Formats: sequence, structure tokens, C-alpha cells
Amino acid sequence: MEIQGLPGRLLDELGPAIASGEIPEGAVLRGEELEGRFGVSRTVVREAVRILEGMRMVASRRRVGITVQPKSLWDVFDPMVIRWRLAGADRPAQLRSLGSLRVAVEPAAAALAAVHASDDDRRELSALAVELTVSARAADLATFLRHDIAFHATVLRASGNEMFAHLGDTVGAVLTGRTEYHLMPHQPEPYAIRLHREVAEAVCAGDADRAEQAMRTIVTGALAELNQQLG
Amino acid sequence: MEIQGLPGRLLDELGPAIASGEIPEGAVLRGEELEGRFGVSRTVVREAVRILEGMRMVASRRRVGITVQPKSLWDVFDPMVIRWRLAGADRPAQLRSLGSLRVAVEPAAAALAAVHASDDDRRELSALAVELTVSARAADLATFLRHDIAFHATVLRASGNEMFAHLGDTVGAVLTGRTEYHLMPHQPEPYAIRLHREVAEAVCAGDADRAEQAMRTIVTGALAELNQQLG
DNA sequence: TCGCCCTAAAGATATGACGTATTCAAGTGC
DNA sequence: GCACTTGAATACGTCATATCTTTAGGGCGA
Repeated sequence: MEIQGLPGRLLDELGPAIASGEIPEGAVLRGEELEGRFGVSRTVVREAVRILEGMRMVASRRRVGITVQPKSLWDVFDPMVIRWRLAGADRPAQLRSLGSLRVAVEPAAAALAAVHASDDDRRELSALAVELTVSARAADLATFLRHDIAFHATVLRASGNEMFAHLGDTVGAVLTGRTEYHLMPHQPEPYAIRLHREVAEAVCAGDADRAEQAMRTIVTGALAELNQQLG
Repeated sequence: MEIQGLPGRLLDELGPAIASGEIPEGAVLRGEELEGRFGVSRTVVREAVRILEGMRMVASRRRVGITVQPKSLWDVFDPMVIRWRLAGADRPAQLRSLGSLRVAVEPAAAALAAVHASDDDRRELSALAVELTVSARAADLATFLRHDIAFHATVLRASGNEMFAHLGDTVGAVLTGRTEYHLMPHQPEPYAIRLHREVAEAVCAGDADRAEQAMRTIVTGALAELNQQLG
């Protein structure tokens, strides 16, 4: 999943630093300076910079250096960018953006899943709904989170739309970030659990409308809770 | 917008070849072979490969070579990947995926735009709706397409959600691809034009529900038409 | 003051050398 | 005959250095 080798480690330094604004938009880095700062060779610096350039976070121009691009140009859908922003000062804004995206996408994915899901998908969804109920009742937040992530990822994957499917990891990151944010205060609400069961049942029954509605209730609720948490 | 220099040109060769399946999933390339095939140095090959690795289209392992990853791992939201797939054999599948994404995202964006749009945004939207009407009546498909792209991009940007905003270019690519696909047959339907005007009016009036509904009608109609075209 | 040209700065590319992980197979022992 | 070990071949990973290309910015002249 991660970029390997020294360029990867350089990215792990530079990416978060840029994403958090520590290296501000418009700042100019020089390749030679980075070589010295991180004690790596030119090759490594250039490959790392190329990757950042690929996500439009920096632009490299002769005679000028490597300039940090304005945020509005970044590939905000790149999983690495999302991870970096969630880990840094941008976390609230990133959670809000992702919250709206979830409200838009997940209900649609649930509706598609009700039509296109394979038998395996439906079985897995039912099983996850049960496990979700169990771990919630046991107040085991860690496994609850794990199953919750798997549940949403399964719905997205079962939609049959590759682009929706790829948001599975992103949604997982949101759920993780959200759980970390309010520091696992209390056990999950029974109402939310019931909605997850309803999504699973509706998908199994092929009822697109009911699946979509139930999922919409889940994600709009999550967004409302998020806005409340963030003020 | 494009990656510059020789690595960029290498990408323009490799990316489409992989995206179209000409270089199939699981295929193994050797760095040295690419040097020879394209007449460039190791430096260039490595930087291009790093970028492809960043989009998870290839993975480079010692003693093995550069292997093409399965499609399911690709960063399907990366603008470059989308462009390559739209240009090649994957175009129908990519258009379908993007169609569903539009149905999910654009109505939500229109609703948000009705609440968050700036005065400039509202003015621009109204102007574009007018120009859309004019160019449609004149059967000027080229400028109609240009205004249509600008219209949808403006709604997405006006939503205030950075992730929605970034889908503007992607939607533009879809509209362009769609126009090319059925070879600009007849002039745009008056009904669709009226819906665009309605979106603009609703956003200006701050009526989120009406904006969302009108936009939903537009994009579901587009998706239905697409499915009909593709069989 | 304006515009052209020159120079130096910094990235872009090429190349040679060495390091290192990984695969595959030969060889050895049981 | 089979399994385990070990070593060599291979292809990427990294570093260092040299040369080319572009271009910002200053200097020069009209």
C-alpha cells in the first residue's frame, strides 16, 4: 500500500508537512536543500518530488525551484493526500468534506448494491450486521469500528461501481478518525445499529429504495453529529 | 496540468497502453527494456515508473521487474487515469462509472450551492444558463458544450466542498466524451435546457430542494441516455 | 525608459558504479 | 528420492558526477 524505499520515507516527511501547512502554499524548496536536510541523494529527492508533482501538491520549474501549489489544485481524492490531511491540522475540514461526500455517495451505493450485489456480498453484509450488533452490545469499540468499516466498504464494493468501491478505504479512514476524535466516549447508539441491520436486510431483499433511505439516515446522522462535535 | 519533460512523454505512452489493457494486468516490464524502447535514460524511466506506482497502476519489485497491478487497485479518481481510460477501450465502463458518480454527487452539490454560493457564483450561474439557452437555440454544439461544462463546474465549485469542486474537470471530461461518443447528432433538448435554468434560478433563490431536484433530473436523464447509447 | 541580450542558477537528463533483496537451481545430507 | 541449504545470477535501489537546457533577472545600449 505504501510507497517503498527512501523516496517513500521522504514522502512521509514532506507530505504531512505540506498537508498541514507547516510548509505553506507558495513556499519554494530547492532540490539540493532537501538532499542535505534528509541526507539522501538527488535521485531519491527527484523521485519523491515527482510523486508529489503527480498529486499536484508541488510544481517544479527550472531556475525557480520546487514550489508548493495552492490547495485548490491538489488531488484531494488521492488516498495519501486524504491520509495526510486527516493526520494534521486540516483534519476538521477534511472530515467535513468527506462527510458531505459520504452523504452523496453511500445512499446511491446502497441502492445500487440492492440491485447488483452478489450472493456472497449479501451474505457478508448480513453477517457484518450481526457482528456489529454483538460488538456494540459488548461495548467493544475496537471491533465495532472494524466491523463498521467492513460494512460500509462492503456496501460500496457491492454497488458494482469501481469508483464507489474505491471510496471504501477513505470511508474507513473517516470512521477511524471520527472514533479517535471524540475519544471513544460511549457505546454506539442502538438506533444506528438498527439502521445498519435495515440496510443489510434491504440489500438482501433487493429493495433499493429502503436500502438508500436507511443508508441516508445513517450518513446524514453521522454528518450532523460531526458538525456538532466540530462546533 | 500535464507532467512535464521526458517522464511526461513516457507516461503518455505507458499510461494509455496500460489503461487500455494493451499491456495487460500482471504483465512484467523491465526498466532496461523501457530505456531501449523509448530511447531515454534510467533516470527518466524511474521517475515515470514512480508516478505510475503512485497511482497504483504498477508495482516495482527487485529481481522481478515492474508489474502491472490489477485494475481494482488503481487510483480510479486520479484525473490522469480517468483521462487515459476515457481515451481507450475502457471508455464505456468509465462513462458508466462516472455517470453513477454524477447522479450521486451533483444533486448534493446543487443543494449545497443553493446555501453556500457566493454572489459571484450566482451571477455566473445565471449568465451561463442564458448562454446555454442561446447556443442551444443556435445549434452551436461546440460552444454549448463549453458552457455546459462551465455550468456544472460552477455548481460543483459553488458547493463549497473542495472534493466536489475537484470533480469539475472530471465532469467536463465526461460531457466532452459523451458529445464525441454519439457524434453530435442533433441539437440539445429544450427540456434539459429548461432544467439548467431551473437549477440556476433555484441556486440564486437559495432553494436547496428545488436545485437538488432539478439537478437530479438532469443527471439521471444523462445516465439513462448513456445507458441507452451503450446498450 | 524601454527592450534586447547575456549570464548564472537550478532543474533535467545521462551515465557509471555499487548495494541489496529475491529468485532459482544446484548441491548436499538424510 | 526428497527436503533443506546455500550460492550465484538478476534486476531494481541508491549514490555520485557530468553535461545539457531552460529561464529569471540583471546589465547594456538605443
